[in-house]
Amino acid sequence: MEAETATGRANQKARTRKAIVDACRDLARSGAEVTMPRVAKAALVSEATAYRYFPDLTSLLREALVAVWPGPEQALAPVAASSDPVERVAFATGYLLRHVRAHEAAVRAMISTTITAPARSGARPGMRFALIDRALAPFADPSPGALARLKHSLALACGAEAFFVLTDLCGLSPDDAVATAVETAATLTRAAFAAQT
Amino acid sequence: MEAETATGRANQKARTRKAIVDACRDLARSGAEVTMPRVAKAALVSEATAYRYFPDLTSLLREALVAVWPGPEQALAPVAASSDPVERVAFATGYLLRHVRAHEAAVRAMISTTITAPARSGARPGMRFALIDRALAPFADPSPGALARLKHSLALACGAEAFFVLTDLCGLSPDDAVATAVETAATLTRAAFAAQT
DNA sequence: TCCTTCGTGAGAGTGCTCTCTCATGACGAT
DNA sequence: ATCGTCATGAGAGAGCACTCTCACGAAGGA
Repeated sequence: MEAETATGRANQKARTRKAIVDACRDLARSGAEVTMPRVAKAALVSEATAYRYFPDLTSLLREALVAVWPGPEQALAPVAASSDPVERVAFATGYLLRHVRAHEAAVRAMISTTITAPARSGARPGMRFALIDRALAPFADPSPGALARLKHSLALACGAEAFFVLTDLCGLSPDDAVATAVETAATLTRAAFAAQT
Repeated sequence: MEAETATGRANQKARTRKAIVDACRDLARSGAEVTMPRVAKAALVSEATAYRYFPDLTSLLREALVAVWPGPEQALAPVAASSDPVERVAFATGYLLRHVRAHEAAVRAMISTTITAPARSGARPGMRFALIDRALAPFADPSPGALARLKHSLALACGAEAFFVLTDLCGLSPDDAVATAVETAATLTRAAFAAQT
């Protein structure tokens, strides 16, 4: 308490914010259902205060998930040396989907609240885009616009929705779902780069 | 009322059920937000009665959407003569996504309630599977298991989630979203059938 | 030291999903 | 015509995502 007495008020706010995010992160990691009342209770904070710091549950979940998120460069470190777009994309997809799986309940809650309020979708982390961009960064456009189209296609396979479609609707096990999404992303990438060599 | 006086009680139930489904269908088509209280009010029925006929909103939406659904054979009639799997799948995908778009609010509501309760996902219509199966029915497995894998992959591109990912997250217009999903489905199909000719 | 500011808590309120109970009233069977 | 069954309505109630108001109390500036 002796170091930064600069603005006790600001420190207090920072502490409160951190407590909320931490509680949310812990809940998300525990697999329990993540709701605003639960987070607030775990953070020893009133629900009203939680809403003062985050306009909605999505924003809070976003911050909590991003806090655990290593970032695209670190995530793709194992394939940093690879110059094979298929390998890089496949790895990125597997990485993201395992992350989704590890925070399944939280991601489900986020989709549930944003799907009915598309305007709020901007509050979603958009990790897939950073990951896809990074995975494809070293490569030039095989043909004009092909890379942009590929990225859009990959957004369908490399995302939380893909995981839930494969598990909930197709009835796949989590492992099989990840494998299927990875294979799909690889196929799309292969096709995009094979089209015009 | 003279034809089937068989069981007035049964008729009454059928009428009530129809009123609920019709109200739900009209709401869904109008683009308005579909909620149980709204449907009940529009059907001149109490909310409790609506829940007596349908255990949850998803089941009701499912029945209302299926009622408008022409069925896979009729939907694919325009490409019935085609023996090109790519063309057939592309058409099916476009067809489904336009259907989703026409009932966007209803489909969003359905996803929102099922995403947090995966166990209830069985209540979803699963139109994509019927459509994909029908589109690929004429074709033999290019290689062992390839067709099954392709169907799983297509579930990612040929579904409501794909449409919402492309519009909400990628920021595409509805038209562009449909086009992108169609192209993605086509690419996946092409790849599956080209792998082993 | 006083006093203003501002972070916070508590609670009500809206609308939603869904469950349960109780009363009513119309219908079919006798 | 009467009686019992059963479809229905009305309402409470739990839990959720929010929104808003009001009052408390501590931190900071004068």
